[in-house]
Amino acid sequence: MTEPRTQGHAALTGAAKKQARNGKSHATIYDIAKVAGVNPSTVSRALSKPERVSAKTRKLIEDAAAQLDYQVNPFARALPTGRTNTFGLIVADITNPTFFDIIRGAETTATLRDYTLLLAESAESPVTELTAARRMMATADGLILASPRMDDDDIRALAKDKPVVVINREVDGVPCVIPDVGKGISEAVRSLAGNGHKKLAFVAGPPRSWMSARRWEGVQAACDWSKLEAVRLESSKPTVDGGRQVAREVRASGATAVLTYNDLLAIGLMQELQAAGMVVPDQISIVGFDDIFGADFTTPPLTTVRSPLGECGAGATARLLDLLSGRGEPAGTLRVETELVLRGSSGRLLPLH
Amino acid sequence: MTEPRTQGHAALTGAAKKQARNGKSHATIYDIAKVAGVNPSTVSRALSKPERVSAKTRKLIEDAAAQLDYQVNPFARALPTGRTNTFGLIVADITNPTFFDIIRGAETTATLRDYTLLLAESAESPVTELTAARRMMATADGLILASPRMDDDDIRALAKDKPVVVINREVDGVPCVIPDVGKGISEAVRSLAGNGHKKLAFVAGPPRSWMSARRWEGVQAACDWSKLEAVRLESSKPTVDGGRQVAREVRASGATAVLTYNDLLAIGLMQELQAAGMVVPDQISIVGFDDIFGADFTTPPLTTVRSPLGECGAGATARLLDLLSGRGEPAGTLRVETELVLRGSSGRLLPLH
DNA sequence: CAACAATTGGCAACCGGTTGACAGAACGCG
DNA sequence: CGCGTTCTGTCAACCGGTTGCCAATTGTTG
Repeated sequence: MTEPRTQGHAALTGAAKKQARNGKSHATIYDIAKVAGVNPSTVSRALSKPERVSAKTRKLIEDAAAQLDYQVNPFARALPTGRTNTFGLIVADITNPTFFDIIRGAETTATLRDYTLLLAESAESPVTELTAARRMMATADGLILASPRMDDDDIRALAKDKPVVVINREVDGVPCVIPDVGKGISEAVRSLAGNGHKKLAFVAGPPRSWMSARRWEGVQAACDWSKLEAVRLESSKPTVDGGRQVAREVRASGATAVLTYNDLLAIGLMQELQAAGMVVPDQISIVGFDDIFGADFTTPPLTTVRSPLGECGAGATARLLDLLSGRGEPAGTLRVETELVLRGSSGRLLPLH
Repeated sequence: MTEPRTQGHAALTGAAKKQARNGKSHATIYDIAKVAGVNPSTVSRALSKPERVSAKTRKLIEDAAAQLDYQVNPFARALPTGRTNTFGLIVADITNPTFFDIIRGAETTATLRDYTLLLAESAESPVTELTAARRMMATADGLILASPRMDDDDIRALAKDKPVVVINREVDGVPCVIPDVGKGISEAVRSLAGNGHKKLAFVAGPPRSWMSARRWEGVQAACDWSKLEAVRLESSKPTVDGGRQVAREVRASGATAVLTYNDLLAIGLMQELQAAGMVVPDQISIVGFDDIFGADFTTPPLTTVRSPLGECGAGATARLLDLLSGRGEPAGTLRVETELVLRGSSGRLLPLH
């Protein structure tokens, strides 16, 4: 006969497919039913709602299932029920280390609760994002959007379909998880004020970023309180390069302390200032934001306001999973605390000699 | 009579569910068929194999589909075909930045080719890994294992079921993608030799790591060629902390140049040596491995052998997707080149004064 | 214009579980 | 012992596409 070694080919003929299936495909509830001598639907019940079946038959079925190395076919289950034990996570930019921790937190929580994680990125494009979201909606039980770029209305539309949780942004009527920047920023500003700084520059992130606006608000409020002068500088992009580029303006501003929208900006800024011969923190203090991986690789290691991104990811996932199992409120914002991580890049100004 | 409202939240009653479905669930091919005035199977054909249907009816159907905002139900499609346009990626440790690039590469390629990425981690445990792999096998069309910890035999068993591609390890009979360390290492060693170094220490990774063994082999070969003495040092774990801990042994070894199993070790080592007052690279040259994110945040920035991890992820994904579509060979190893990235942490030895 | 080939479209049987409705068995109680 | 009640288990109809097979339609050609 022809050897059914067709493996590599996408399209198998009907017979070959059957063959392959019989060879590989795992047992079905029908096989179990046959072995256990009961009706397939009884098998289904025994496996999905054990209390609905007598202990005796349950045992019988479980044994048969174990013997046949049975595994449910997720599609067959999903078709009538619509549930997949799967959820999607869409991040704005997979290149940005900020999201690593979020992904990590989400994955961990997901596995813990026996869910599988679908990952996609939007490449900062609202359109791509919406497309990815739509696609995932078809497969997943719910969705987590990390720093979404699409409109509030689009998000709400998605949320009407299936549970959605948003990270790093607040959308009315949709459950959100956001770092509460207040505490961390005020700690940072207080620390700087305590070290004698009088003027602080805030290097902002993307103009349309919800988060950047919140951080600037936090800085203003904290500086008000601590009687510091605050100025706002724009960055071209929230990356190491962007940080380098803003160095000139920072020096021109006359500020002796800088707080940046994120750590990448802080790192680039520090590199550039040091290259120009400035000593950090003796001549200028630099404070980043997020405490990303690598923030402590610099010399001096970067002082930064830690956003518990991992917790955000984990929290959002927990939130979503609760929603999926009927627990938890449909909306409302979960705030996680930020805190100052004091390292070497901030401190007292040294008089020039 | 008795109202079966016992479940309440999570489970909807039949009627309510139907209701919800009618409200939200998207159109089916039957709806399209009705609108277009054709048979559902014609709709199915028009959408999945357009050439099988006349241009006229295709247009008719496409319009109807567009009008109804139709989206295929992936489960319904997957049930008979077994195809899901989805593949799994399992990484050994989601905490390790090495994998970020792999994930990134995989995600990008996947999206490009209209596949969805399932992500899981094994937490370095062979058992967890196998469990995750099994679970994903049920849903995904194929699997990518990045630095797998399980046995070769387990991997081959999985590969018999569905296409599997392995990254960072070579498994007989399974397609693999691995960085070819030869070029990068010999460049590094040649550079060090050129700078007058005579003795090189290699800080190894986990004892059972396939990759670590390959790298040590590469170092030995390159040192042989360049007439350098090579010594091998153990690390407790391949992390920044591990790097710190191995600093004592490095100094004791008398080597003036160090090449580490990965960048994290190099960074930790450098931090510790600098803390002890040594100047890098004047007194000792340090070369890392992988060129992870943040490797250039250090002062001096880290010289390192770049493993094109992103390419590995992308390459493995491309490989897998080819396999899935019938192209590509069932086995064989794809090697991607490594190269030296010369930064500030390596260079000429400065005579002590 | 008829005959024949090449397309196109329709029917129906699956894929593998889930679940409401119902029949039969087991059991309690007077 | 009979009757009603509660459990268990079975039946059958879905969920929404896919696809082999055949019939009808269309187009081509002698």
